[in-house]
Amino acid sequence: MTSDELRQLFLDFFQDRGHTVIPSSSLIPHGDPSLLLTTAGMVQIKPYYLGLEKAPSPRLASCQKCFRTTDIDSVGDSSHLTFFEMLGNFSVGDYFKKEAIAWALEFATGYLKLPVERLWATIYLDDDEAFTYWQEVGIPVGRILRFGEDDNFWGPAGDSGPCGPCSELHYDMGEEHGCGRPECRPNCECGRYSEIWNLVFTQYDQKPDGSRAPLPRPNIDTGMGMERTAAVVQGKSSVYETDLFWPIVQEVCRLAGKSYGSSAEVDRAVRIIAEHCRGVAFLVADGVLPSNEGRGYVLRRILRRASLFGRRLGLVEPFLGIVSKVVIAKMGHVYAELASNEGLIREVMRGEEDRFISTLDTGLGLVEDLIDEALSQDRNLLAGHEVFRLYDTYGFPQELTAEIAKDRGLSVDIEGFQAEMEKQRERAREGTKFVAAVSDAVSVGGNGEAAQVEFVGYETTTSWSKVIALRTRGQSVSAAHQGDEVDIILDKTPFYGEMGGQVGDTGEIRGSGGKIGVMNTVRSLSDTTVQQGRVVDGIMSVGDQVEAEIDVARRLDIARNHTATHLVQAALRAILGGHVYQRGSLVEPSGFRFDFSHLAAITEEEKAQIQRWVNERIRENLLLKTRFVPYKQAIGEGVIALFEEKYGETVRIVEIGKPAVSKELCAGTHLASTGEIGLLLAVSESSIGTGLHRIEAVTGRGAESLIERRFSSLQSASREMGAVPEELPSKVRSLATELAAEQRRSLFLERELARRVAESLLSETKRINGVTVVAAEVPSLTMPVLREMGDELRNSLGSAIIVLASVFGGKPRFLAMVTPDLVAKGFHAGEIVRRVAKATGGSGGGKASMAQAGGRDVQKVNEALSLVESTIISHPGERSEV
RNA sequence: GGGGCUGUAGCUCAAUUGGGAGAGCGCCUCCUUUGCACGGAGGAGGUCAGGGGUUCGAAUCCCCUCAGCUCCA
Repeated sequence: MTSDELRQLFLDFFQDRGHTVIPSSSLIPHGDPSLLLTTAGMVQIKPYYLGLEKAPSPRLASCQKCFRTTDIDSVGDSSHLTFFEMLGNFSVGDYFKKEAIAWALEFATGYLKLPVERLWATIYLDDDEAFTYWQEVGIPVGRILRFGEDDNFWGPAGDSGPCGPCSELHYDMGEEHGCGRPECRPNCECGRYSEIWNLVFTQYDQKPDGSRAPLPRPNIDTGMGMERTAAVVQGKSSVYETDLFWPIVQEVCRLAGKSYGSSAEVDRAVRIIAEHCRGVAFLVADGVLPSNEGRGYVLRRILRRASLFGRRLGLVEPFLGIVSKVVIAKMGHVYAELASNEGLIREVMRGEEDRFISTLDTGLGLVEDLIDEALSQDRNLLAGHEVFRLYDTYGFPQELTAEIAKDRGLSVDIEGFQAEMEKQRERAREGTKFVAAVSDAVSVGGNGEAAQVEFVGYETTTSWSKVIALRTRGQSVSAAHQGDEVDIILDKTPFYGEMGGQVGDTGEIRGSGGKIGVMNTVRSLSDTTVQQGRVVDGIMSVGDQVEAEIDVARRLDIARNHTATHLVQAALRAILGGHVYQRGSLVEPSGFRFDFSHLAAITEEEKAQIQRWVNERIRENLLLKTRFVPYKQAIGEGVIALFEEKYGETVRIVEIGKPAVSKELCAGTHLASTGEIGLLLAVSESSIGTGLHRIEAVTGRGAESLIERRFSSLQSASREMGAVPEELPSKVRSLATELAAEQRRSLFLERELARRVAESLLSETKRINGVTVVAAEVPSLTMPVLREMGDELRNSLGSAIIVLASVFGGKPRFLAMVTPDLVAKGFHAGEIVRRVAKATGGSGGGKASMAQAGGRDVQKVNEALSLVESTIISHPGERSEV
């Protein structure tokens, strides 16, 4: 049975038993900022369990893409993976243990044809119910084992919430695969038993104090690991030999010129590469790009790990892109996002591998330095902190450091390294605790009960509504008084809550007793629209009838920018290509920001083309049309779906023009026609990361005011320059050239002056104790010129002590120079100049041959210079001569 | 989110306790003549990432911001 057949068989099996099959959601969890990645099949079912959303059906089944980094270090053995597919059936308050267990066994034996005598079940300590059901369907008592919380109890996430016992189905691969110990049983680490299916019985609600109350309507959440099951069904001892991985493994072997099975070390490397390459392809396909934080960092880490093991196999050139072709060929028909992002996937791999190779190169040099240092100190051990520093700061892998060190007869303090890593983890954990607490505090209206709010803002800008909840300072209140900061929830509202990049509306809510100025509108976690503002007048109470009115002019500015955002996306796709996807946006009244994926830099010409394209569509005054259709139909029409939508949900499509130049899923508020935008001006284009670009633009009033500002500064600049605007560039250019020439000229003149002054100073030298001394105040000169002057005097005099003073910018400055022969006699320019400068309230210093200083009191310059003589007379230089 | 490192000429990088911004490659001009990085002479090119502070004086010390690299979460 192929993996494709297995996947389909599973979904069909549960569809036949009343389940609605839902497609896999993205690896980037939608609407759950606490999750880095989709780690389990139930992630997209969670809102149904929690009652936050209504499930399309109480029985669901899916094959879900999952990604976990918890087992990353185990990858390379026969079964641990970072990316995997999870087959699951779910009951949202519908059937429970009996059916879940019966179907699990029916599917395993009747459809997968697994011999029942190879199957084992594990249950939670006191779950006699599960015990009975397993027994009923034919698992002998001796093969039903009881385990504790660690193995057979799930959740809750955090210290409270839904949780319950679980029960696992294990497959016995046969004695020859195991450790051979007589006590070998499921959950033994040896690999003989493969856990293929986990059935979670969510039946309790855990309170923060640790007590558990039964849930009124328990849920079923099961997960069957696709890869492991395929291995069992196909009679393979590792997932890498199944049809899911074998072609990838083969390709890696071909590129490396190795054969699978030739050595344990080669096999492990090949497996790691195959696994990670597959994972990377899926992550990129779902829009993850390499970065140094968050999920982008997860991606980078496994990509580099794959690259590192490639190096071990002797692959020096980037190769992951080539391997990814096989991944896409194998999985692209099931996961269309792989095929449609093939180019991006390969570009990302290539770029990241190149970068990794260069960090390895710099790291290599650092390792060599480290080893040289250790050897010179007669050490034969590299300290943990040294190795850690290489890894932490320069990203150079510890394994490689150890390898290179070994070649030169050194070992590495692994324990010390691990200790440093642990310290680093500790620091990071310390840092995150605090944040979780804060984000809890700002969540609004998340008290469990999700208020139903009707949004009327598409059709109207005012509405008669009823106040259904009020909160001040995070507390629910029945009334709010003048001056209170308040969150207010209405039964229906024209206010658009911040979503999809579009900022929230502002406006007023007026009742008979009082008035609230709305400063912002947000959506709570449960998707309730919450107006945030302040009671500006009187009292507002729950139950009040009110008139809610948004700031219409502001809303229109926002709409202009939002509609323009859609046009920009269409323009980008038309001009740069279909691979361009929105990665984020911010739509405000004053303008908008649009982030998108594109690998090359945007040229000025392309930017101009985009702007022209959009403005043409604006002048065509295309009509906008919105309609609500089922998600599936929208996707069928080729609508751009930016965010993951729930299957079965009705979605809103915004179309521009007929035939449509743009078709997007979007909940935002838009214009009636593009002409209302007036004009779009792209303000900036920049790169904000690997393969990510940002366009910022203004429209309508924003564009108008930008033009006004630009015009007026152009005008005033022209007036200033005595030129018409068209001549301004050439005028500025010639002025700049002229200025540069003038600067050169004045520098030349300054030098010339300095040269003449220097000449005249040559006749003003004094002999003091046999030393030629120049001490003089010279005209105002910049420090570099003053130095040049000193140089000249020094060259002409051959042997001398020179002290120059110059008042520059209202302050005295001093320069002292001592020729090398006199330095040898112990004279020190720094000491001399410091003593001199001190007389004017300043200080200074420098080298023995040249020093400079600054002072404060201009009146005392002559007095200060007169100190030169006494300084030289009393100088220890005299003594050293004796 | 928490750390570490880096930011100097087009590129790769120097610059001793804070005291004169440099090298190599590349570029331009001239000379030489042209066999594997030809040679020689001269020249242009810098807001020392940005902003504040300390100081007589900051590429250098302190603080903040930005960008890049890197580790942890």
